[in-house]
Amino acid sequence: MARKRVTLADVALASGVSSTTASLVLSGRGAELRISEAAQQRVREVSEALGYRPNIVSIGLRKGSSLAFGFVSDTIATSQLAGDMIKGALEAAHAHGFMLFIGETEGDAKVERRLVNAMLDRQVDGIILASMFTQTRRLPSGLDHVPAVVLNALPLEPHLHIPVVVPDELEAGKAAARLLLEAGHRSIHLVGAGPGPADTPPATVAGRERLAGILEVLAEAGLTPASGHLCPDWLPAYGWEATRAIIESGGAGGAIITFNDRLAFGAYQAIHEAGLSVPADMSIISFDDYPLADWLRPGLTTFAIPHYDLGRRSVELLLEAIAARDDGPANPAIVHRLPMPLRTRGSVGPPRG
Amino acid sequence: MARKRVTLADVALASGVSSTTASLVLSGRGAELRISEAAQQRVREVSEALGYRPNIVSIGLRKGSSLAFGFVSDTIATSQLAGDMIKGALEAAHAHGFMLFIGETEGDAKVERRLVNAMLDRQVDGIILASMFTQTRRLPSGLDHVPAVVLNALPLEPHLHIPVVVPDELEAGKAAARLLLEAGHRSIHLVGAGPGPADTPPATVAGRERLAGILEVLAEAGLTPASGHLCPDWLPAYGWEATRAIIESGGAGGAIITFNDRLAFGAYQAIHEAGLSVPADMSIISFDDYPLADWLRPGLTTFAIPHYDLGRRSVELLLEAIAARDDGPANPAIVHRLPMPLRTRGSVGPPRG
DNA sequence: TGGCCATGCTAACCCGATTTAGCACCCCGC
DNA sequence: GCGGGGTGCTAAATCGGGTTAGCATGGCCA
Repeated sequence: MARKRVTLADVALASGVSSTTASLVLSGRGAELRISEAAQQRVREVSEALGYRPNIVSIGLRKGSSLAFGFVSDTIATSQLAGDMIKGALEAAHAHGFMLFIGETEGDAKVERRLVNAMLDRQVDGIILASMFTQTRRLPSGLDHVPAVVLNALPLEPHLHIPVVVPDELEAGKAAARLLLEAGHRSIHLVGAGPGPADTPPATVAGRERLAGILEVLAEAGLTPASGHLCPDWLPAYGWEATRAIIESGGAGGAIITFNDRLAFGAYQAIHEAGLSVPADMSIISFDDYPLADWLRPGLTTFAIPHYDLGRRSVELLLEAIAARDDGPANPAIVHRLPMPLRTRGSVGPPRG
Repeated sequence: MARKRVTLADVALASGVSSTTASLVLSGRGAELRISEAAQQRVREVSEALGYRPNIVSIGLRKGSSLAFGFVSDTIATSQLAGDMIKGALEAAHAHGFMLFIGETEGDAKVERRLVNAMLDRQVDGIILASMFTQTRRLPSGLDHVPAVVLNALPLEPHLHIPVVVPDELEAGKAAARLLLEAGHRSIHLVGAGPGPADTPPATVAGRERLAGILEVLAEAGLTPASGHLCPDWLPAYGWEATRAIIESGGAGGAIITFNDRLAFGAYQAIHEAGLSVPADMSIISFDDYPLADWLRPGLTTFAIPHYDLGRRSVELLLEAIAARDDGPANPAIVHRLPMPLRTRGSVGPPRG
């Protein structure tokens, strides 16, 4: 174990040049600094033969950069979706030679501070503050010295140089309502929020914005929701409960907008248990695009959270900030809203009768 | 942006001592090296006041370590489960002051090599090679210089110093069969593999071992499976199909072992569509403990893959290897099998009639 | 008065790269 | 034969810490 790595000095020695020369050649500045073609050739061959790889830690010390970003999330284990966000960030980072440090805070601001510090101690070139749960948040200190991006959350006090990347929930809410209206529905029930604009779970921007979009489009059509069901949590059991209530009060034949796919799953269960079927008796449209949505029978029509794109975009913003650091001004604190693509499956049909 | 960080030299200057002294004091070797209590006090106060934090990149250069591990996975976005594995690794690492670099290979050996190299270039103190898909694998080169662990996969050519961490699938298979036998079942159908010991999907150790465990216990009871259904993939649609076949050939009243929870989901759908119910008409037991298992009605009884523990254990093995590096011998290439805990929900009952 | 020891600290080198400043050599022209 | 300029390379500083070897000072004892 631990046979020593080949260093630049080894390459230089074996090529009969100074390490300065070796460095210049290998960084492509050989011609510029007038190193003879013969010497360049030799250095490159020796480097290749010895399997030389530069020590990035050393470069990091010299340049104050580490070719790494920090990705700090409140949770990474809730769902596949978090994984997709990381995947997007990872691929964008790797494509530019950057690595990603991952950290999980579980929503604890103290843990977050510790992680951000640990990453700054490792000279990361940027930090992504991601959220899966919480949708509005405070920012930790220490982010003045390094590019940062807030991902899938809105900062309570917007920071001058920290851009934000979020899904366009408002637009998706509008699209959901439009889609049901176009299918001919007039009786539209909401499960997870509503019926009023203030009936939204606390601390989730997603709920508030989806609801606002839905209500706006319904209002344009001269409608209000047939009913609204605020749930303690967006889990199948509550979707089941709310849907039973809808059916018992004669809502069958209409449509349901569930505020996420787990609620929709509960809705399917209630509809099937009542001897009804989707979409013949009830149409359902939802948000998130959990893997589940594709497994249900019929498949669930839903607006996907663009997790992969969110992750990618956040890294790209860091890269832009780095590129701009030297000359241009820093990132403006723009809120980037990424579209939520519709996954059309089989859960929406015309109203019954 | 980028006001300079406080360095050790800054602290030394402000305390009126040399940086050597400051270093000794802050690393706790002050008393040992006979620095006066007054000087120590001063250094500590100044350090605190200036908010000094040591630059880990610098320490890494000197010591050849980076207080970071690499976590290279074939995929991190398949499911929540991958996230749990990372979470376990993350928590164990953070508890010991280590960070985690994450990488995703998508099963491509070339990408894996690149990632492993990129991590070695950053002087990681250990590497975890994790799998979600593939269950047997080759090892990349370059792992002779640094502690490594294989996670959730079996190496094709066991390496002398690389331990392996996997779930104990064989034991879980046995326990599943035992549980159904104890509930009184004699007619046991397999969905996902079987009926013979060779009827297993290629390249999955999980399938082979679960099956072996099941067959062993059934054989001890003088039984063979009532039927076996090898599926192209372990997805709901195939579970649905196989279960329909079981019901059509008069299997209702018996029990099903599905080889994972997604197959079980399909089985539930088929059973409900046939107007039957779980567990009155059919008992189901499964493996994985997807979140789904808890959402089904009734809840699915299943053996959980101990993802969190797997992640934790792999980091602990790296820490042990580091601790042993100086004196003791390297890690032996032991295969660590972690138990798969049973999640008892409502899907298993006595046979009908 | 000189030697010895304890006390309290620091100079200087090291890790592995990048980068600045500059040196030695040769050729050419006057 | 001496200055000027181009060519080809290198010494040395630097990043921010850790570490080794050793240097002043003062007190005590013979």
